[in-house]
Amino acid sequence: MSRPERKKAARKSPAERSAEIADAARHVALEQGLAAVTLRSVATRSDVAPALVAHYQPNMDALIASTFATIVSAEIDEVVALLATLPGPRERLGVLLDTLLDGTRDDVTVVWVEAWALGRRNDALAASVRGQMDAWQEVVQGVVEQGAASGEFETDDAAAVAWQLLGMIDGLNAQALVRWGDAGDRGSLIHRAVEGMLGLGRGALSTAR
Amino acid sequence: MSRPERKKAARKSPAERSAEIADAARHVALEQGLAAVTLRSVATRSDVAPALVAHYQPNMDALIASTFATIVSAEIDEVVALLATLPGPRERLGVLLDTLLDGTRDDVTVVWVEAWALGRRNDALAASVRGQMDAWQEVVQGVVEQGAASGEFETDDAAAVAWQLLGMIDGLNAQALVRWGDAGDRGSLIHRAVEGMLGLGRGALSTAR
DNA sequence: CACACTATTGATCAAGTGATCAATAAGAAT
DNA sequence: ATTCTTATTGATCACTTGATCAATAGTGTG
Repeated sequence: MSRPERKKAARKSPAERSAEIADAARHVALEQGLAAVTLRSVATRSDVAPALVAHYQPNMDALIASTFATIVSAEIDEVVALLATLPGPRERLGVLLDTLLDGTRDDVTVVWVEAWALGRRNDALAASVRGQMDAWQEVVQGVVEQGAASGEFETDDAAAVAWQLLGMIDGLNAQALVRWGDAGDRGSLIHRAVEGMLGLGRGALSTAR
Repeated sequence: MSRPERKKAARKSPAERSAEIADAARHVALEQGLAAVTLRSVATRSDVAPALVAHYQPNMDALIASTFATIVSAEIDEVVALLATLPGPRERLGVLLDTLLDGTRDDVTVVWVEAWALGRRNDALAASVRGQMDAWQEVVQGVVEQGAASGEFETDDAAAVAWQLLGMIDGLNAQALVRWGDAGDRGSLIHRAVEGMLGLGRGALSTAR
């Protein structure tokens, strides 16, 4: 008896409608993955005809790409804000690792994994992926450089360390996505690993908090 | 002028034809990714009508899953054989890292990444992925345990270390896939990281070779 | 040689995708 | 109140996907 009847969408300003559609795409991506961001799924979610979604976007590849960018950059902003509240590089790095590996962002991890895969057939998305990876790298590199400057971290290539850290984080998260059975604690051992990379004593990151 | 004319496939034994189709699927997956393993692409590749591919497989999900398993388990066997030629755990671990991160297996990495993504909508594939991850983990855990037994590695949870290592490796490879521009050397820093995880001195893994 | 078995195929279906466009109607402007 | 602008839509197309099945044609057997 509950029919998803849709009379006709109220007329709204292009800016507002466009924002609504982008938001619907964001929700679909977080709930069902980037691959589920389709002309019709986004239309249904924003309670609008499929043609209207197409009307407000150059094409679906672009909507998928921008949806990815929106989701990831929001996460970056969130983490950056969190790091800003911490006193020093050691605390920042420790919290960075713990936060990104705490398992509460699996929806974003799914988006990442699907973006890697879909990016091979969607150039706009591939560009977005590279852009957001660079953005993340910049954040992490910043923390590493602070540590190197203060003498707490021992490294001569903060950029490489940042890439390495991101790769490790992404991999562990992607893995946990599949291994959901006994995922357990990603991120307990990683402290040791990172301490090794940066010439820190055992526990330097864990006890920092 | 060059028409891909196909008269009619020679009649072969079911076993042989089935193997041919599986092989065609393997090639398609390695060359264009798992997502390209489609009824028609595999049929074309094995020079056979699409219906025949369907005839020899319960469904495409199953073919994709078995193709994934074939590719990954072949890689595992290959690496296991390589490791068997080395004298001790330290050499084995070093070579393991270097081999998996040398960038010569990007085709397999693509298959992994797409498997993670497609596995969310293909249960058979998801099961295959978990199975192959377990197989990899077993191999790595074996090496770690050897090192722990001989006192070279310092750890009380070889299983967790193995998972951690695999996550790091997968992440770095997946990242390099996108970042192909300046991928450079994945795997130089990882030695330090792993040394940190296992309580080894700096360079213990690198100089082992 | 004739026959039975079965590997192989062409044709066809339903489902889902992105995309286009003329037609409609809501809301603003006069 | 009437006109005009344009946000919104239904209908429809082309394409790709997995899947089914009756019909065809090799191949070995009796």
